[in-house]
This record gives sequence, structure tokens and C-alpha cells, in this order.
Amino acid sequence: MDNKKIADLIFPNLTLKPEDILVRYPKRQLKEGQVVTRFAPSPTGLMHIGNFFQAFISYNLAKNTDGILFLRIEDTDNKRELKEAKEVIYTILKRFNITFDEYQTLDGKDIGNYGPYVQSQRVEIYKAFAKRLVEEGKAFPCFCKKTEGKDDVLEQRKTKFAEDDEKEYDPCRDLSYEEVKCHIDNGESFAIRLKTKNSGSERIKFYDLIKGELEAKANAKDFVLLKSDGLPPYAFAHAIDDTLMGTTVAVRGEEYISSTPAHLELFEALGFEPIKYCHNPLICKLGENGNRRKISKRKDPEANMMYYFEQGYPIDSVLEYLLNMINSGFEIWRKNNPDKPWQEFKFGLSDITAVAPMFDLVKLNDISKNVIARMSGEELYKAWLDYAKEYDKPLAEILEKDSEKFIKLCKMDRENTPKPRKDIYNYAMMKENFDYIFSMPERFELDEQDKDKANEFLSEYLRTFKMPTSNEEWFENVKLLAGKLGYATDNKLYKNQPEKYKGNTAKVCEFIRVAITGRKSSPTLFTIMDILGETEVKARLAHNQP
RNA sequence: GGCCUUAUGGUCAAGCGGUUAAGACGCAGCCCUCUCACGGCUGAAUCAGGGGUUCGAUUCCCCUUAAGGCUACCA
Repeated sequence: MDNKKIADLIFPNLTLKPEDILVRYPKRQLKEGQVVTRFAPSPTGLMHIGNFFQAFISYNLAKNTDGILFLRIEDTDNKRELKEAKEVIYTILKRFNITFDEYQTLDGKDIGNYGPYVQSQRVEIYKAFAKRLVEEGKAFPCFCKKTEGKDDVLEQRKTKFAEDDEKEYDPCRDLSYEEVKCHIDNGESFAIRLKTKNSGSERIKFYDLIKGELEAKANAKDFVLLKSDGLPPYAFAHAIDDTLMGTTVAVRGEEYISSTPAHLELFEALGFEPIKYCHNPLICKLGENGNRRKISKRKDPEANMMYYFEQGYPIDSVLEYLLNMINSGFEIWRKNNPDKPWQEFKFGLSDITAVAPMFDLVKLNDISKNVIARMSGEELYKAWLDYAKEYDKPLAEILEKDSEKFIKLCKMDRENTPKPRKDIYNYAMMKENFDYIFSMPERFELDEQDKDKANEFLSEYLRTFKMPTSNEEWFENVKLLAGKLGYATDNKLYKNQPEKYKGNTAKVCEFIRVAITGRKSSPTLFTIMDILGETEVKARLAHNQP
């Protein structure tokens, strides 16, 4: 037959057969309910939050079913591949503790029995299946000029077909052996296309683990299986790899729903059992025009997973936020289980929201505040130090040199209290919020009209200053002195007759606070004094004298 | 244009035919208070529009509208 001859003509030296491949990939022995899934990123040089979202869903899915998660690098698009891109993916996944049962190491060693786990190392496999499809008349070589966009395609086809033809079949689909040979002898390059069996009127039903029953027009396109460079586009590689590697559930973005009918036809043509799909929503942002748009790596820094490291967000903050986005059941669970690690939360795929959620930095910050509030002082210190070591070396040196002071700062309002501070959502904020702990403040927020009163009070306060040992003792002493100097120590009295006093205790505390921290607001003053130590406190009080 | 998906407060969302339509973030006010933060309380704010089905629709069906996705030898 022509088909067999054509196949041998276009794949002259290919002896590998699908049967030989199939035996190398035995069916996985799985227990009931065990899921095999994968994360399959393209190495583009950065990890997009949308990709990471999928990795995270897959990870949880495998974890919750005691299943298997593998990593497959989809590097079949030569134009886009970057050398370090793979490394970026590995680094970020590792830092977020997304671990894989099977993958290829950076130096090219496959861990697991279903490799290679990098698509560019699997071209022989794709070719073997493509050849078989050609032999069976289910695919054909196409010598058309390469097109790179919708318009090109339409133009090319318009010249070949009648206007009213629904089916977008390809001009090369019925070439004879002689015609193919002629093209080949001319040295023309070719792609392999599927010869679709559909006419454009068929419907197809399929099931999505998140969205449920879905129905669509069946595929009626002779889409490309092997590009002229010999590498497969997504669809073909997906069908072959996920079958050989024993994937049971493919987690992928919503944008693939439309091409699912094509993938299903491909599975059938290859004689494969279809796998289950789980199309997760895309993450959006509020656009300038008020509409939602896909979160973009160019416009939105938070689309790049590196952003969260750079800002010093705890990884659990990001993960919990993602979990929260996937499924609001998490929020309720978290409320009922405030101290448990998020890993104990189990979600089902059907709980995943069907709508593209809007990325909300404010919400992330709120979650992060709670995550940090759950840390002990030591944990916070260590995390802050690690952050500084990576992004702020001078800071790291200071933190280490004066570790006792900064551990104290980290413990502030955090341990032994049912209501811990929740004012920090990333490590970068520590330095900003507590700049006055590092050195004498440079600016003082005191109001002009308070200056004389402040100086009067502060000089007396400094003269009689005794380093307090408890908050109560400290406050009693302040009140005592305030009363002596004509300030109200009872707020009710002050409110009734403010004209009788120079001010109230709050005012007096403001003087001290501004002298010590430069600001009108800070944590409780005793705590700050305790962190700074007697010498520094006295120095600051003195510094503030006229 | 065609096909697909989606539609509850500003945002994230519970809800599966009968509810005073949960909750969280944010916002406003009050309380606590040495100021922040925390915590407590209160408040404003939602079922896209129109038709059906039904004794009754936020919930089921249809249409419209809007948004998003796909429509490549990108994934």
C-alpha cells in the first residue's frame, strides 16, 4: 500500500516500533484511588504563578491519594528554550517543598522507570508512533509552507478550498506515493499531520474533574503531530507521554479545554485509553480597563514566583493563599484549625473553583500576617536572617552580630500571648517597621506646639530614669511623674476638664515614644526599652534634649 | 466571526427549589488602650438582565448581555 511505502520513505532509518516502546513502559501497579499525575512545564526562564498553581494542585492531588507525582520537562519548542530555564524550575519547586517521585536530575540522570523525563530526549518515541500512524493512514506528511498565525493559515487554505467547506483539512492529506516522493526528492521539509476522521459536525462529550460533564464539537482539523524540525507540538507529546508514563489525571490550565476534543481523537487514533483531565482556572488580575485579564509575567511582578522570595514572604503564606484561591473550604478549615499545618487540609478536585480567581495581594498579606503570627520568635528570627543573607548582606551581618537584641525583637508580642502581633507579612517589612531598633532615629514626628512641653518632661524623666523591669512598673513610674508635672493620669478626668491639665498620660507617652523611636506609634514602650537596653535608652532620651 | 467556559457585595466566596442569602479580606464606626498591632462589637455592600418551568426560584431550562479561553509547525 501507498501508506506503508510513504511511511518508509519519510522515516527511512527508523526501526523502532511502538510495540518495542510499549514493553518498556509497563502499566503501573496502582492501589484503588491512587493517582498518578505530573507537572509538565516548558522551560521559559521563569516560573509563572499559573504554572506553579498547577504544580501545587498536582502535588496535593498525588499527596492526598498516596499517589505518584512526576516532573516532565516539555522542551520541544526550540525557539523558546533557555539554558538556565530548567534550573529556575527546579530551584523554585524545591524551595516550595514541592517534591517529585520521578524526574530527571539537572545533570541528566533519570530517577524513576518511565523516563526520560525530558521531552527532547524522547524524539525517537514520537517518531515511531507518528510513523505507525502514517502506515495506518491516520496521518500524512504535509509539505505546505509553514504558517505562524491564524491569518496565514486562513489565507493558505482559502486558496485551496471552497469557501463553504467547513472542514479544515489539509491540501496534502491525500498525496500519492509518487507525489510525496517528488516533494522529498526536491528536498522539501515536511510536517506530519493527523488525518482527522471527523467531518466537522460530530459532537463529543468528555468529563472534567473540576467542571464535570463537558460537550463540544469534535475535532475536525488535520493538526500537526510532528513539526518539520521533527519535534512534536504539545498535543502529540501529551498523548504519548502521559500514556507511556502512566498518568491517570492530567492537571492543566483551562486554556486547554478547547483542544481536548483534538487530544481525545489522538488518543483514539493511537489506540490509547483516554486519561482523566482536570482543567484548573487561570489566575487573573484586574486590568486597567476594569476587566479581568490573565495575570501576566510582563505587567505583574507577582506573576513570577521569584517575587515572593525577593519580598520575603514565607513559603507557607504563598501556599496557603493558593490553597485559599483553589478552594474557599480551606479558609473555614483554617479558622477551625488555626494551629495545624496546611498539609493536613485535604481538598477534592470537585471543590476547586470553576472561575478564574482574581489575584489579591491584600488577601495574601492578610494570610501571611497570620502565618508569621504562628511562628515563634526564634523561627521568625531565623527566617528573617536567611532572607537577609540572600537579599541584604549588610543586614544579615547586623542581625547576627546583635542576635540577642533581634531575637528579642522577634519574640515581641508573639510568645506566651493568645493574641500575637499581626503587623508583619513579609521579612522585608521587619527592617522598615523597626528601623529605630537598628539606630537612633533621624526624624522625629513630634508636633511643633508640643516641643517645649516634651523637653520639659523628658529632661525630668531622664534625670529620674530607672531602667524598668516590668511593664507595670514602667507605667506606674511614668504616671507618677506625669501627675507631678501637671498631667492627668485619669483619662476620664482629663476628658471632662482638659483645660485643667497640660495633657494626659497618652501625651506623655508620646513624648517618650518619639524620643526613643522617632515615631508616634510603636509597640509598647517598655518592650522597646527592654530591647534597646538601658544605655541606648538613656542616650536617646539625652539626644532629644535641647 | 466560530467554538468552549463562566456569571452571588469592591475582592475571595458558601449556597444544590422554601435561608432574616453564611464566612473571610478590605472599608466605616465604636470598645479595649501609653500610641501601633492584636482582640471584641456594630455597620454599609451581592444573586447581570429578560423570559419560562414550579405553589415557590439565587438555585432548573432558554435567550440576551458581559468577561475569559481556544481558533498556530506556542504551551
